[in-house]
Amino acid sequence: MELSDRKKKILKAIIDDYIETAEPLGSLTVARRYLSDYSPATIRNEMADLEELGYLEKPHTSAGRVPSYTGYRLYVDMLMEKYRLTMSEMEDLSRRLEIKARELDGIVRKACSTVSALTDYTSFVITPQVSQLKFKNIKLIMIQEGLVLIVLVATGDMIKDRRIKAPLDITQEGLDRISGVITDLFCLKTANEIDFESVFFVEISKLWPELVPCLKEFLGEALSGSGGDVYLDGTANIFRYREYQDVGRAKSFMDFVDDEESLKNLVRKASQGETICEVIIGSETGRQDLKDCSMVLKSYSVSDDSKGSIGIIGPVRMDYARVMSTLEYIADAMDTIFRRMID
Amino acid sequence: MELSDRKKKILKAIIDDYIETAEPLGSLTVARRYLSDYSPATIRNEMADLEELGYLEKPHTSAGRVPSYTGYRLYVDMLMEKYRLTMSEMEDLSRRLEIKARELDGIVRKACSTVSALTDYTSFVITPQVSQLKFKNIKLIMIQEGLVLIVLVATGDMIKDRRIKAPLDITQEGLDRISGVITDLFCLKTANEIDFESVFFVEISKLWPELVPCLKEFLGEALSGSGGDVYLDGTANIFRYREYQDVGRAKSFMDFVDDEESLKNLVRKASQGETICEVIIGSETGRQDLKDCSMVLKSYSVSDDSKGSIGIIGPVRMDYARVMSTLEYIADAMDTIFRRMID
DNA sequence: AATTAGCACTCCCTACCCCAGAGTGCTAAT
DNA sequence: ATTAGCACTCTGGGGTAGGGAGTGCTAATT
Repeated sequence: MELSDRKKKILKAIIDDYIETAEPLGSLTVARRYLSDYSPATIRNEMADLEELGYLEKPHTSAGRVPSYTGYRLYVDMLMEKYRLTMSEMEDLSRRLEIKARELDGIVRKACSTVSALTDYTSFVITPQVSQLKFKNIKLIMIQEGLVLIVLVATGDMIKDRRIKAPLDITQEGLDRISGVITDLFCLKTANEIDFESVFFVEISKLWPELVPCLKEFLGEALSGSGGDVYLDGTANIFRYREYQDVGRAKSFMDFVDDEESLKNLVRKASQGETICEVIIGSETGRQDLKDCSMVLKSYSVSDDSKGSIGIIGPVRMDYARVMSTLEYIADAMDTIFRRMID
Repeated sequence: MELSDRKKKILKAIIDDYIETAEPLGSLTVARRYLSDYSPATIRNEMADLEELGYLEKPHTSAGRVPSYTGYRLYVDMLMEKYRLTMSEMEDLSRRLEIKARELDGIVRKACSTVSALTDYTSFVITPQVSQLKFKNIKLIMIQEGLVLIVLVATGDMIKDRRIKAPLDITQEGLDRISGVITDLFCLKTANEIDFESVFFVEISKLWPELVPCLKEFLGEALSGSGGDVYLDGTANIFRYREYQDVGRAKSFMDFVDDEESLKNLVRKASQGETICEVIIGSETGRQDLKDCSMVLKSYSVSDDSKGSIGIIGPVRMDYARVMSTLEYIADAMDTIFRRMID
């Protein structure tokens, strides 16, 4: 059933206002503040209808009305005006995101802190998770007499390293030869396709017995996948909002956010959409302890095949429009930064 | 002035109890619960003295007494019994700390989460900060046609990397030669001792013009130092304690903990001691917003010259004995893990 | 038929008060 | 030097009253 225009206007007004003030709205206030064309009584009747339809709720008999989760859902999907970042906001954002260090880690942290600073909510980033990497290249580097660093490059240009003792008589040239052969042998193989039985390794083991077992272990671990790291920022922001003046709620929020695994699970379950922001409102999270929270997620790509998520989590009464455009802008900025990194 | 034995006993009893219950203690309770040899009246008199001396405080006229900061200080320095981890606690701890991935990052995260899980306070780790690194070794690795990965090893065996486009006709052997020469030229130099004017670079620039400027920038950044990363865990633990049922306090705690810089500053200022735990009680932090918190810090070493800090932060009423021995044990465990990593 | 005015009713929130309980400090007795 | 006795103080919880905001219903108006 389609809502009348007037109902939509009223619902939008209530949600807009509630997002700002966290105060239940009465018919009088709505009329005065937003819709002076209609009398309070008219609005009162409409509000009763909207409650009937499940878009509004009454905290108690004689309070005003408050949006319900379905109300917010309708709002996000249809009612809300898309927020456009102003010029100065975009500049501010770009300035904050300017990174000197060109490390993935640093960029991600910065993006995270930028989002929380700009939205005043708690932000998080989850780095792309890769479950099975392929071998790309290996390099043995002499870092001092008898000590060698093994550097592995895997698909997605992930870098892993490990130290190992080496025979004293080995030279960098020798290491380079070994590196070359291993790279040729293993190129583009996964951990369990790798085979250490060739003649080459038998030979090597005579000169340098530690190498093969160490390599075996290292490659096994390094190629088994990684990522899925969680970064958080602005957890204290939750206290800005009335609904979390209550210690119990604040605690359950913190408990959730503190636990990387549960956050990762939730995000993984939710983030299907590619281009647009995912919005999860209140109990849509499916978790009892998060029924007072909403999340907004956006995915970003480090490379074609590896995607991470950036998002915010805050009260259900959230400035969705603003958050969504901020996240879209940031994710876009991250995408271009990462693309440039490969250039 | 030296306290009498009886005064010490009473003070210790009060602090021990207060740490557990967070409830002001009256003379009657002290007598009944800890010191039935003396009558409440005697204890009352002694408590009045202890208040006079500044070790106890009264929240109000007719409440019991509560330890003051100087009281806690005395307790930590002289009164408290050193806590010894039980066998099963040590086992639990070692089990949690068992790491599959042998990456610095992973170990540190794990140590952090272990501490907060075991102490029920908020824990943090700050990785060693190195302000000026020296060049040790460089290696150019072909990761695909026309794309090269530069891997730098610096003092402390820090690894940094960057991608760069390369001429299509270059081979891995060519890269190995270049790597060798650069390593010889720059070995053990700092960023500003490095000189790109030699004939070698002039020659190289003809074949591969992007390399020199890219290297310049990369080495500049990579050798300028790094570390000082902050990891946090168990922030939600603060809600376990009565004194943080108050939203205002919880907020200022979170605000502090959220801000990596302020945490780093405070830790840097405090952590001088090498062998033993540093304890900072209440206003000793010198920050108004942290006057209800205490910190305990312990340093750990990744290598001889680079030390990080691990610690916890919680209410002033903290189980110092337990926290200190946990931290000492963990720091010790980390030291041996890192030592083994080099072996 | 849709809108509006009027009005009685409901419920929360705050302020206020009162009192029991716990602990103190002082004095006098042991 | 220690202890018993006692009057005094202060907090925190429970109970209560009244103002305020908002509702739903009915009747009047457009």
